[in-house]
Amino acid sequence: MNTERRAPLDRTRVADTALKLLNEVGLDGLTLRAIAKELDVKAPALYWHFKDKQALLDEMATEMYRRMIAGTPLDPDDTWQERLLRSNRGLRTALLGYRDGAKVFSGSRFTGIEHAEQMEDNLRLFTTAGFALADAVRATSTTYFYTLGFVIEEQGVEPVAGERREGYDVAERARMMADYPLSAQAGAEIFADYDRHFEEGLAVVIAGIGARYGIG
Amino acid sequence: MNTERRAPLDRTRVADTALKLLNEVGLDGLTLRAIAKELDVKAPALYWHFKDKQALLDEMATEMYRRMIAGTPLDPDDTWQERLLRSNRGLRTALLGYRDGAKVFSGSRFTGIEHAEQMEDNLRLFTTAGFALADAVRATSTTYFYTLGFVIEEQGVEPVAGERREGYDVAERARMMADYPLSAQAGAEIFADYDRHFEEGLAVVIAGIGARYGIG
DNA sequence: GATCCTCCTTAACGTTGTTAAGTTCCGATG
DNA sequence: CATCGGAACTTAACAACGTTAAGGAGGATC
Repeated sequence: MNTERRAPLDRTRVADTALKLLNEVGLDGLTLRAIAKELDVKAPALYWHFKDKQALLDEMATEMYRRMIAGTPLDPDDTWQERLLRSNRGLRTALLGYRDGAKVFSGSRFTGIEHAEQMEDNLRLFTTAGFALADAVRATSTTYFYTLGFVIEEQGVEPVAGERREGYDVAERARMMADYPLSAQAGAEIFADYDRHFEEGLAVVIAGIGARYGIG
Repeated sequence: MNTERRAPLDRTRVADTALKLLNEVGLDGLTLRAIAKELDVKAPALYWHFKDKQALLDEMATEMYRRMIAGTPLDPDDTWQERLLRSNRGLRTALLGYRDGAKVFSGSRFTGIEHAEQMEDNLRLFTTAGFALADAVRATSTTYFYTLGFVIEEQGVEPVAGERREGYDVAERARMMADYPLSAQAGAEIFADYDRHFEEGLAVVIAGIGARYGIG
């Protein structure tokens, strides 16, 4: 008889396991029963640690953010441009690290205020660089919105790197759009080379911040 | 005995009704049974017109786009800046017109190629203004990503204009973030006055496009 | 040794998307 | 005119889902 007792769960271990599972089954397949099975537990046990599924998703988003921070070392001597580049590249990489990562992230709220530390750091860097606080918020927010929108669209086409969702064949799209030559030709520019296009758009936003707030 | 026969459904009427219902119950409450009841029909009847729920959501997104086009008259003599302003304001307004509008929109794909007409028009305007086609795509896409990200975050806080989701009290947030003065102060700049902030960010992106592609 | 709290299980509920099978009605065809 | 056939539904049912209620095992506490 096996009387070994499993160590009790905690929120972090549940969220970690759920994140791992998310990559295998996607957001639709991420059921409480599946998560519980992975933890060798029955589904209602999760309700001891989370008040409902959304609370678990919130913890997952928070954990995603923690890992992004950990995986994105920031240099205090960054210029504001470098900071925006680094942190938004880091954000995109973090979101792409999970199937439907952007959807999970954008549909949830942080469980604590840990993110305030990074926020404070960024705002300090921007104000020190000469931004008014309100402008610093606009600059970082606008860049964040761009990155979020980009990754949501990106993962809509490629749920996970290299694995393309059906109905996005560029050649067939061009055929259907024969009457719209520019749009047809644009297909290649829209549905390929996301890395380069992300960089391009990010550069545009950063250039706009410099131009708009007169800080170069 | 009432022998009057209801006119048979079609995809458009279903999508219209579903959109109206979306505003009342939100995406979570938008069940096939509820939609069917609104149409005076049983849920499985919808499967005659749509292969599954996602197909209905796709049609809803397409209809949202159609209404955006209809509600956003475009001037052929627009400068590219005016065009970006107009079309992205129109997009935001359209998405805000429905509860969870941005989520529905970003989670779906168009059912036809009607959107190609507007796309073609935009790309033509941009290339005529001196943009290379690839740059035109980058410019419009980057702006689109910004708008989409913005509205997703906006509707995460205010599902419908004036109705604020719980857990977003600015004063309490400031109290929690007492140790992070800039972040605490930034709250007012983050969670209020979305109209103005959208305009500000949009101006930033447009300025960036001008700066980056040397077309002013 | 009784009591309490933590952490989990068993059982169940109502809802959901979806499928299978059958029904009704209309228009075309013999 | 009768009959067929497809279009547009209904009825019934299914498995799966999030969630709740009730209870049980095990260790800590008095």
